[in-house]
Amino acid sequence: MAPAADACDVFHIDPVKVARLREALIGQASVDALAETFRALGDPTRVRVLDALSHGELCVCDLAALLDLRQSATSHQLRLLRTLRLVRTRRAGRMVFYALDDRHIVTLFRQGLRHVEESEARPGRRLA
Amino acid sequence: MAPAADACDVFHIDPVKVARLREALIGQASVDALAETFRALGDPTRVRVLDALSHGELCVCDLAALLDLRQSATSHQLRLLRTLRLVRTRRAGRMVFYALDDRHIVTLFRQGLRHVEESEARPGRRLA
DNA sequence: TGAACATATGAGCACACGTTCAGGTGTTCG
DNA sequence: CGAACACCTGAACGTGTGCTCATATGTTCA
Repeated sequence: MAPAADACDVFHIDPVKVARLREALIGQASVDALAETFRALGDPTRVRVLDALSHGELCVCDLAALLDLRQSATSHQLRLLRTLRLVRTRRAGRMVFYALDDRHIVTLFRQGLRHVEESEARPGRRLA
Repeated sequence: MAPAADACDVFHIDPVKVARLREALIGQASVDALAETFRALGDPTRVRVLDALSHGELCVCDLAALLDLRQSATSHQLRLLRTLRLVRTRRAGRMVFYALDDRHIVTLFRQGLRHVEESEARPGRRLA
C-alpha cells in the first residue's frame, strides 16, 4: 500500500500541520466500515428498497411488485442488505417479511434525503 | 422499465396498503440524487479524502502524499467530488487547494462515522 | 407424498468503477 | 522563451456490481 511515486514525496505548505493531520485521520477499519455502509445506500435500487421498507415490513414478492423488479433481483439485493444487518427477516409460512433493522441507517437515509431535496431547489449541476 | 415477469404480479398481503405505498414512495429524481450522493461516500479513498479535508483545505500534492496516493488518482477522485459539488477549489499560483463545500455532507459523514464506531463495539459480523 | 407456491442461490454477462501510465494544460521564474 | 513545477485528462486494464435466467431450497396443502 505505498505507491508514493508520481506524486511529490514532500509536503509543500505546512509540513508540521500535515504531519499532525496524519495522526488525526480516521483509522483504516473505520474508513472501510464507513465506505461499506455508504456504498449500501449508493444504489438506486437499494435506496428504493429501503424507502419502501421505511414504511413498514414487506414480503419479497410484494416488494418486487411494488418496485417493478424481478423476484430474483429483489432477493439478491435483500441478501446484501441483510448481510450488512440493515434489514431483518421474519418468516411467516412460505413468505419472508423484510423490515429495517438499523435505526441509524434510517436517520442517515432521511438526512440524505433532506439534503438532496434542498439541493434540488438550488442551481447545482447534475451529472451526465 | 417494466420487467414484471418472474415475480408474482399481484400483491399478496394487503393490496390496499401497498397501493397506497406506491404513492408514498420517493420520486425517481430524488432516488437517483440520493444514491449518487451516497455513492460518492461509498469508496474508501473518497472517505479518506473527505476526512482529510474536514480538517482544512489542502493542495493536491499534500493530499496525495498524506493519503499515499498517486497524484493522478487523487486528481481523478477530486474531480468526481467537485462535479458533485462536495468540494471546492481555490487557485494559488501553480497550486490548487481543495476544501469541503457542503456542510450537509460533513454532517452525513460524521453521523455515519458515529454509526460505524458504535457498531464496531457490537457483535455485528463483517463481510468477506 | 406430490403439486403449487415463495424465496434463495449460482452462473454468466454487460457495464461501471478505481487505478495507472502517458501526456497535456497552465503557472512561475530564470 | 524555455525549463521546472503543480495539476488535469484520456486511454487502458483489472475488478466489482447488478441484472437475468435457470434451478435449488423450503413451506403449505390436498
